[in-house]
Amino acid sequence: MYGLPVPLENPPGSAFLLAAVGAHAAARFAERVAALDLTPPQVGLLGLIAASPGQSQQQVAQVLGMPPSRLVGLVDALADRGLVERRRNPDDRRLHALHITEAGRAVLDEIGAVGRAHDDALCRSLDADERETLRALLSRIAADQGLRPGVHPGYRSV
Amino acid sequence: MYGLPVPLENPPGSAFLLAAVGAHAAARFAERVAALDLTPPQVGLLGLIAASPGQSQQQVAQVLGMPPSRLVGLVDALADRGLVERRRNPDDRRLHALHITEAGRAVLDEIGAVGRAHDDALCRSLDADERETLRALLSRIAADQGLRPGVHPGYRSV
DNA sequence: CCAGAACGATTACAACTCTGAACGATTATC
DNA sequence: GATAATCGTTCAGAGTTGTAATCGTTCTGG
Repeated sequence: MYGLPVPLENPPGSAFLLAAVGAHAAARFAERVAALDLTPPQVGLLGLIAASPGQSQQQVAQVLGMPPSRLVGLVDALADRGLVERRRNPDDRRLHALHITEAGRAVLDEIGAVGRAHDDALCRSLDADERETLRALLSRIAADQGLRPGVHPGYRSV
Repeated sequence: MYGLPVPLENPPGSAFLLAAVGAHAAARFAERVAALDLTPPQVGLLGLIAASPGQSQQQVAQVLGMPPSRLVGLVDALADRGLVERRRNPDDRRLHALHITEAGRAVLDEIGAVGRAHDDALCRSLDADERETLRALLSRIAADQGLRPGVHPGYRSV
């Protein structure tokens, strides 16, 4: 989706600050995972498959809020690199159950380190208490706004 | 840029929460301004022209961090609706100085109301003190991360 | 048991946006 | 006065995303 270049007022409201800092955080994270030859959607998909393995692509697509046709390319990229595998469900051979591989789990560990470094770099101007305060406030907003915990709303539709 | 669908860990770090809530805020704001037949980039451009009129398109493009060729279409859309006008600089007739019109200022007022409503809706679960705390923390991060105050980093390049 | 509808995954196609180079017009430099 | 540089614009190419058609599989009703 689009970004908002400039604020409407001075000082900028919380919503504008949130969008700006959030976009910055996303961009920096994208830079970091690019060093692992991954895009943020691939990272998110890998994490979701690891968190709840065996789901069908349609289920995953609905959770992420993206059209199933788009998931195909993402899964292809991860499967070609051996990080994920599609297993046909013997009971219903239409479904492709998604599972993470050992290599995928190893990459996920690297991603975890990258994520922690990213988090530290972003919040380096805040002390531990302030970080916790920020997390609490953001979590409250997320819950109030109906964001499913842990799912990034960067994919519209649904 | 991309969004990150799912977090790497539980509980999600501040960076992930920021990206998620920020994307949500941007998406909701886009919905609101769509009712005015505007896109967020158009809104940002209109606000910037109002805040510092008379600038050339190249200057504006550099401030927003987007290629000048992209600005053309944005300015066209606003100029076609009479919200903005290009004035040739008599001293240097290569430059198109951008100015906001009366109609543009009226639309900007509507945008301001939309923005305040958006802000209130987003932060409705926070009281006044908490909103101020959130704004202070986000401002600190933005300053530390080198975000020019008031400019949304949603346009890479530069 | 069989024909047709329903469903999951994939592919194909079209619409859209963005980027980068090329182009006329104008101005600065030597 | 000729050449280079600048500004705005245009154009073509690449990349991305959503919709619709396709293929194999499974469910449903007679």
